Amino acid sequence: MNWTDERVEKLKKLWSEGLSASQIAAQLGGVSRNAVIGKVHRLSLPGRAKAGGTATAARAPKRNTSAPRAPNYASRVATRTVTRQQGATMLKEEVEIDTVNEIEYRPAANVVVPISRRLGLTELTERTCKWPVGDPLKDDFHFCGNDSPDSSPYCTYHQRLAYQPVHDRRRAAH
DNA sequence: CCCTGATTCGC
DNA sequence: GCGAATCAGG
Repeated sequence: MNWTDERVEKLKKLWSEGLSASQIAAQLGGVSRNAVIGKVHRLSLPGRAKAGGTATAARAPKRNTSAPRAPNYASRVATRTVTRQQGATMLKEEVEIDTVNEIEYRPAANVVVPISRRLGLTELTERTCKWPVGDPLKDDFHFCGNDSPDSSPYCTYHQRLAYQPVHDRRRAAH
């Protein structure tokens, strides 16, 4: 696998978005995380603020609040990215929207919604959240990817959504 | 043990 | 230029 202009551009983009080297490697395919890191250095791209720091901290930067996301599963469910201040950090959250009934399923105010790690399919492991985000037919489709404790398929936040019946959610919203 | 980026150096 | 091996760390 060689570094075509296209792949270099994608590398730059994902690196600037704060994805980790291994995440970028998996999304590019055909390269190791070492290869990604090596390329980053050769391109003289800015390194991470703190070596070995959590990807979350490096990724937390200022985000625009508006800009609704592209529709999700074409018809019924969409997600919208919004930001919220939580202590010193900005959280980016995917808010679900029922496009038919125009209901927004917002997390409770006291719930800390983790920033998605945006993992690709090949990056998922036994302990990463497999909650899908976005349109599977589009390039930015990814999975939540945050830690899923006790071998659950979802992180603690998405567990709540996953096992909550739709009609209950709607009733709660009304 | 899971993960992170940084560096070195043979290729 | 490339990236595996290694280092240093959370």
